[in-house]
Parts: sequence; structure tokens; C-alpha cells
Amino acid sequence: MSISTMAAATGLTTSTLRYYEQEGLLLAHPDRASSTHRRYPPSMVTWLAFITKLRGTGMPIRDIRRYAELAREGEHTTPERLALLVEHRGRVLEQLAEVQRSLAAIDYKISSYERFPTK
Amino acid sequence: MSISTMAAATGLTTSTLRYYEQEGLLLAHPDRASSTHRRYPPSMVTWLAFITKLRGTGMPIRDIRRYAELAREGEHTTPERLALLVEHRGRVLEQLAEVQRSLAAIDYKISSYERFPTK
DNA sequence: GTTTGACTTCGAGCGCGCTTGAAGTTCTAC
DNA sequence: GTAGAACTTCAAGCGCGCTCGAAGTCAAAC
Repeated sequence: MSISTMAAATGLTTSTLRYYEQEGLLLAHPDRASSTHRRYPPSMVTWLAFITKLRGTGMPIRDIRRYAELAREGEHTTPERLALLVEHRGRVLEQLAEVQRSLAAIDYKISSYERFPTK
Repeated sequence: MSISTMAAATGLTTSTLRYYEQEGLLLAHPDRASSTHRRYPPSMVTWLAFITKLRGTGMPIRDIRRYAELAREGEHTTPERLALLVEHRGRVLEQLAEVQRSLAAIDYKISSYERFPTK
């Protein structure tokens, strides 16, 4: 599939796709069937969907690169990949908890505005 | 209190305190008792704690500035402040839900690594 | 009154994750 | 074959939220 088709399929922009490739986030460079234009295997949608989840939970590009490197190295790296994801999950849960605490404070403020509209 | 005392009290750096002041996030400029050094009223800790919650939930500086402007204008702006907070809360809840969805996908991946350690 | 550390302003710099623009090439449809 | 859209690379730029460094001033303790 073409870069714009992939963009449509993933919700990323074509620029972002090229950027991710350049940053080493892909399992492989898409080949250039037409010798200059990228041709993505449809299977890459799955990978991109997953790294979009990683990004969506705040994993930095450099950590995703590391994860991709491990994945490229083969099956013997699954323990390390697992560890990486587990560690990430821990951080996300912490940060989720902190956002919820902050949100509670905001909720409290909201309810006090609702109780005393002129104060 | 001095800027470094305030920094200790809020967990912000002195640089951040000056930056927030410059960006108009404070209800008032701390006065300069010794004619050059900032003297913060202890009550400002509360305000800073609150805007730290706003930041902690991803509210942009410019929106906090708007909130601070309204607060400076007086009590008649409480409805608008309320609206601002409610709108922010909505966005935070949405984003929280999205992070949780992403996290579910990561959890799934983790559990599949755990089930098939060599795959 | 002198030292020493805390403060001041100002502007520049940084880290992150893209995004944009220029300048050129290639594919697709007719 | 040609027009026009889609693609290519490359480097620079941007928006955000601080952070840092320089160069100087001030204040609390002795």
C-alpha cells in the first residue's frame, strides 16, 4: 500500500510515517516497488497501531525505537521486550493515578463554584 | 516568603516561579519588600498548588493565564471560571479514557508475551 | 564592613515530536 | 504523450514549557 493509504489506515500523517521510519520505529523499511515510492505491507498497520498505543500512553520515541530494535533482533528478545512494556505500564499507571488525584482537586473546585456561584 | 522558600513549598523551581509570574499565572505579582527580591504571601502556596493541578492534568499555560485573568477580575467571573474548569475536566476525562484504552492494548500484548515467552 | 550565598534580569537554549517548505521526480489517468 | 496529483529528500522551523548562563545586585551573619 502507498504512504497515503497507510496514513489513512493508521490516522497518522504521511510526514509522521516518514519520520517514524527515519527514527527507526518500523520493523523494516517498506520496500520501494516503484523504485522510489514506499510500498507498505498491509501487515505494518498492526505494528503502527501498536506503537500508536505506546505513543498514546506517552512512551518517548527513543523507547519505542529500542522496542523496535529488540523486535527486529528476533524471538530471543521477548523477555526484554516484556520487561520494557511492564516498566512502561508501571509508569503509565503512576501517572494515571496522579492525573486522577489532580482531577479530584479540580472537581472539588468545580463543586465549590457550583455551591457558591458568586464566590 | 522568599522565592526559594516558595519553591520548596510548592515543588516548583525558582525559575518556574519567575516564568509563571511572567506568563501572568499569578493572581498578583509578589511585592518587593526589599525593593528587588520577591516576597510571596504564604497564601500564594494555595494558588500555586491549584495551578500545578491544572498543569498536571495538561492544561496549557495560556488557559491557566486566562483562568488567572478571570480570577483577578473579581467574583463576577466565577461562572466563566466554572465553565473553563468544566470544559477542562471533560477533555481530561476523554484523554484519560483514551490512555486507558491504549493501556488495555499494551496489557494484552504483555499477557501474550507472558503466555508465549519465546514468541 | 565584609563575605558569601541568594537573589535579580535578560536572552538564549533545549528536548520533544512532529510539521512545513522547497525543489525536484514519478506515477496514473486520459 | 501529457497533465496533474502524489510522491521523494533534506533541512529548517515550530510550539510548548521550561531551563540555563551571564553578569550583576543585595542581604543576613559574623
